[in-house]
Amino acid sequence: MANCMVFHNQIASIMEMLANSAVAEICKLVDDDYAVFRLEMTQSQKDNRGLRRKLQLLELKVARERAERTLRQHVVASRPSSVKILDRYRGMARGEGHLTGGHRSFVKPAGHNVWRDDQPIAIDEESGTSTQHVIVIESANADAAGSGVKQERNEGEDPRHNRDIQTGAAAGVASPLVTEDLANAAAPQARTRRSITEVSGTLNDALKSETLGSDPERLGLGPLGCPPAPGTEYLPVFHQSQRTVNSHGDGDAFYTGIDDLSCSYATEMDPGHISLGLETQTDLFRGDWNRYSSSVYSEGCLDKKREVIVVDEVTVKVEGDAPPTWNADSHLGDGQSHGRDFLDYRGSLETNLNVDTHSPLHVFRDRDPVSTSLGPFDSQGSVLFDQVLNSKDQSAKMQGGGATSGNNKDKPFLCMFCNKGFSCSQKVEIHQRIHTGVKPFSCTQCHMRFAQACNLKRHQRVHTGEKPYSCPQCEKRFSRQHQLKMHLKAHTEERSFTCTHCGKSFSESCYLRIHQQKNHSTL
DNA sequence: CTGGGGAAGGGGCCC
DNA sequence: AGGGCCCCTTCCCCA
Repeated sequence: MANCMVFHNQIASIMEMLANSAVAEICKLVDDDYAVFRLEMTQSQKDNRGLRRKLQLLELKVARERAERTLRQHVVASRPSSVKILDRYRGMARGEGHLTGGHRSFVKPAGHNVWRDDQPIAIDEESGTSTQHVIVIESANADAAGSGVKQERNEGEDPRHNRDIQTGAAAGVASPLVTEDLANAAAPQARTRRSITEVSGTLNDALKSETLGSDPERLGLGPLGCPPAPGTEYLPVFHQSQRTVNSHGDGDAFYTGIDDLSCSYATEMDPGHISLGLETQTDLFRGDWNRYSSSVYSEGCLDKKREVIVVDEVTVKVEGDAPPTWNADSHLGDGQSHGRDFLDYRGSLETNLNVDTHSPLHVFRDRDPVSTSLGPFDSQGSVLFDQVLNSKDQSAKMQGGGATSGNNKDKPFLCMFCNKGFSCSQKVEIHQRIHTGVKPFSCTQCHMRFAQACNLKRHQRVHTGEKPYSCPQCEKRFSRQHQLKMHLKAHTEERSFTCTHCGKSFSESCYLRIHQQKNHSTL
């Protein structure tokens, strides 16, 4: 028995030894594999670094070649491409361009929204010399964008003209002025170095924003962030043509503070009482759109020295090449009778002074309630804005509008969005609501909103059940004359809309269209 | 077909 | 007389 126990213990010890040796063997194998793996990883990382370095070199080479190529084109051209920005700006001011054509972005100073005289809109050339201007690509931004950081500093360049251009994917645009002086990219952004953010396409396409590194006072801003009125005539003004009244009555809604008054679409967003998105703060430039329209459009043409860019409820005046200043215009308390319908509406219908909460302007405000640096013209906001413009403009064109339509002497008042002409400023004001989504007239019973007072009035028949138009033949009643008219057509079997494919007749064009879509859509 | 919204043109009224 | 404003009407479109 004892021998058996001893034998058993010996077997157990042998088993333990074997197990230990096996574990040790396994650990050794794992360690060896791990070492090999680490070695391979290190090697791969080295390879990656080498490839990355090669890629950077290739990028630099490509950029340099592109820069040289562009520079050659630049020199060949009598006018530098950068001047096009100015020209376009002027063109837009004259209505030659419009905001729906893909160039609807203005260079909007984001910080204090002011351009200075020494701050040309475009990367302009001076005295015909080819590349006197310096484009400094902000290194941080460029790094973030993943694009190569390229910079050139020309000798003798006025540092005030330095500017930062974040070119994003289209860095090649600035290539003519590109060097590899990375050290300069970290230069302090003092003085008037500024950034021009190019959102998409070329630099000429969309200069979306510009930030200033200067304080507003030095830039000539007034205490409210606006340039002083004297000597700054025809400063561009963000303008709300609607006479809006702060419905809250406490006067706190539309003032966003001194720090950033310009271009402020930002107001409070009271869900229950959303105020119009374009109310603004300062009264320095109260000149409203109608006034501008009268003073400018009625003259038949724009003074070459004073040009106006009107962006819907926003009026921008550009004095020659002088830098525009972006400001908001307040009409709070404006005693003029513009927008009387709006006020009448308030008095009679006790409705909200609201715009559609889905208005793009509200989108902007929601995104940036303080409306500081970029406001509605930041990159994303611009996209939204553009989308709205496109959709609205398409609608306008469907309605027979569209750019340059009706732009004649009989219709001197032009929509700044689609350039459509109207006979009076009131019409333009109403029309432009389709671009801005401003709907000042809302129903008290269902909270629907309308851009036109008459449409609200018509709508309210839905609630009142008023049907003043009755059919003399069947006593059927209608709320609209047109409905009765169509109904009478049904009585008289008047079918003047005939399908050209099958000969079937319809009383209305829409029926014919539906019929053709259903039955002849393949034709 | 009916109901209803969007948008624009035209005319009248008032200042 | 002219401009601003309001209202009506009309057309287009959609559901």
